[in-house]
Amino acid sequence: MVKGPTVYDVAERAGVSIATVSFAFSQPHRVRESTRNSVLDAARELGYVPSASARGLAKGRTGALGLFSFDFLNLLPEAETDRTAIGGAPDDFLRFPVWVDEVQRGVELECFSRGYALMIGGGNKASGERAVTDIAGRVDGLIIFPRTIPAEVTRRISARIPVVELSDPEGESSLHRVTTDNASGIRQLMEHLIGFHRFRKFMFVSIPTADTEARYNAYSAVLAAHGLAVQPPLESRPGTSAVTAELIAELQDSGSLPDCFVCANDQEAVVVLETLKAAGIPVPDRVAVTGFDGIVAGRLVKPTLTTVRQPMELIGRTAVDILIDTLTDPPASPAHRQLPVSLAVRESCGCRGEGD
Amino acid sequence: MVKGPTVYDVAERAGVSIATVSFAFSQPHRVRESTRNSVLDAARELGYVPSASARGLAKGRTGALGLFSFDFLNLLPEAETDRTAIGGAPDDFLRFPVWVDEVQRGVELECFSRGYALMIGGGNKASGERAVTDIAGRVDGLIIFPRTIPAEVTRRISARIPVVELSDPEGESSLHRVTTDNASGIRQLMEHLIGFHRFRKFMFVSIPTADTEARYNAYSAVLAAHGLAVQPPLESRPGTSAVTAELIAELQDSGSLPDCFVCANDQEAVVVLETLKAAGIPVPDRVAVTGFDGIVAGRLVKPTLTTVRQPMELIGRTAVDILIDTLTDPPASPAHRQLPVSLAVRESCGCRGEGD
DNA sequence: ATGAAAGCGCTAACAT
DNA sequence: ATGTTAGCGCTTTCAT
Repeated sequence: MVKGPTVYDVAERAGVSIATVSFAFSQPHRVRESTRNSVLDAARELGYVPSASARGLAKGRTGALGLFSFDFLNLLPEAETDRTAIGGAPDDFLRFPVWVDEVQRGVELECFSRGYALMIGGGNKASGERAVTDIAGRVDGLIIFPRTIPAEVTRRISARIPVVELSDPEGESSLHRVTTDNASGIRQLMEHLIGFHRFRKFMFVSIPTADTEARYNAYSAVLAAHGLAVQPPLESRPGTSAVTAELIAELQDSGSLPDCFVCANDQEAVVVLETLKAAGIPVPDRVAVTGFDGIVAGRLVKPTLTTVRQPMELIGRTAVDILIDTLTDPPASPAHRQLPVSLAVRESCGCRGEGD
Repeated sequence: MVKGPTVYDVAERAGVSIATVSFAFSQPHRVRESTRNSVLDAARELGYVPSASARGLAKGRTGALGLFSFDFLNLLPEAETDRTAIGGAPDDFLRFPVWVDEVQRGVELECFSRGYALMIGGGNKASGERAVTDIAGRVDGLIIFPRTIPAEVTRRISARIPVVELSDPEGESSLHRVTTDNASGIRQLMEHLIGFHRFRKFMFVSIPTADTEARYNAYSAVLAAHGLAVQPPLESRPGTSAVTAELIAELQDSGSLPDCFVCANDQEAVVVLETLKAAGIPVPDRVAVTGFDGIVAGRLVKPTLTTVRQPMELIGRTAVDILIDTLTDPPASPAHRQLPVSLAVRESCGCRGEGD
């Protein structure tokens, strides 16, 4: 591609200085109308496209925000391998949007409507650090998913531009954060399961990570308050439905299936659902299953998944809002906004689950 | 946020020149290991994050590709208004990813794995031109959806950077293009409907745009080849299910319902499906319905939607591939890659539609 | 209202 | 192997 025209070319053609060209675009009212028109005409005739690099260098701001999205599903070789594991439908549930995608959509929409461009970066364990640094150098503010980047890297970046972490309340962090009220969601869910369905024996399903800690703690607290026993969580591995299958088979053999599996998130729940189906254990008749998040796949499985819905689009929009606020006038301390969640009663708990 | 450290700071701290700092990062082998380490250390200690603007300005390339995505659903006020129109489920089908989202995912994945950052821009009719020009100034190559941007703007941009248009085969264009074999898809579909189901009376459903022209033409050709009558298409309006409902009511009243509605795309088909359900006309028993595209929502409706699946992720990946190829060595003439489609026989045509 | 000129932070010759 | 230096294209005082 031929080198594009610059301010100099436009200025020459319009018979003005480069400063005037710049003004004609950025502060139209400061140049006489006739001058402005000749500049605009020249620009049009030449096919002038301003260089964002030059502009960014000169202004010290790029006008773009960044979202760094670890590609959980597609770039990690492990996940790739196990893609066909769920329900034998290689092409199916794993292709539906998950939490990350729905949050991303919120980020996009808010960026566009606020006049910012969005730079998306992705990486895996290997490319992670350089990839996130790269994108950090391109934007005025950055949004990151929790626990995807070493804290040290995050700290370095946040010394230069504002960073919002999408995280659970637990994490002590000096970054801006948007969180959701996990504890309240679990409480609503458990009250429904205990109070309405009269379930007594529960089992929590989760990989043991910080992500699910708040949920597990709230779950334990509710059980304790009701004088119910808290079993140790069933430690599945993400994406590896084989492990889950084995664990569930053991439970069945020992006659110790619970009344209800409370899964730490919807993806776990879908795996559990499919595993139970494969084992010939009817859901919700023999055992109920619940999730957490509210991803699309939860409406596709049969029975449909009772879950706690997070306002994913809003999470994304809120993160952008924090960034723009911060850019406008830097707050003294890191912003933290907590968003509400809501119970979605569907079929997998034993309800009819019509309306959503 | 405090101004971040620059090459000068790093150079000073490491006791070298800025050129050495630059080399230490870009051509590590060209500097002595001890020197390189002291530079890297200094950078780490200072929390150095290279400025992409400066780098882009100096190199003439940004290392990012762009995707300009008109936000069909969420930024156009018309659509917003009618969001609740489908099946009375305000929150439902329209929130699922559509064609655009799935293509975007392919673009993202390919960019990341090829080491490019992705700049996403969005706009509506009003902000469109300036928004797309803005993003064009930020990237080394741009991908656009068909008919979202005035040809003149596209031309101007493509004089500066390579542009790939995701489009139908019909469009005569000087841009790079990736298309799908619409005609073949329709042919496979029609052969199934005519040959297997023995349908005779068809009605094509589509808004009359260039998008659907190739599909309609192929549809007509197949009917003609079978000696079947071609009715004028039922001209629904996108998102306005009320119009569709009215048209279908008329058909029913006059006793002229077809054997099968062949919809130009899945979104239309979902509307038709819901409309027929509301009118108490059983699908597929009284009348069959088919779509085109293969979006997620097609698997959610009841009956599930028989359709022609486009390789959406691959479309996105291919566009990126073209751009990177072009950047590497500019081709003499615009690239054009046509991708195959495949028939997805599900329930709405009268099949059992188990496997996908 | 417009022009002149000094950077913004980095890369890439070209010198040494 | 490392340093010097001239831009890259634009914004922004400061003059005029």
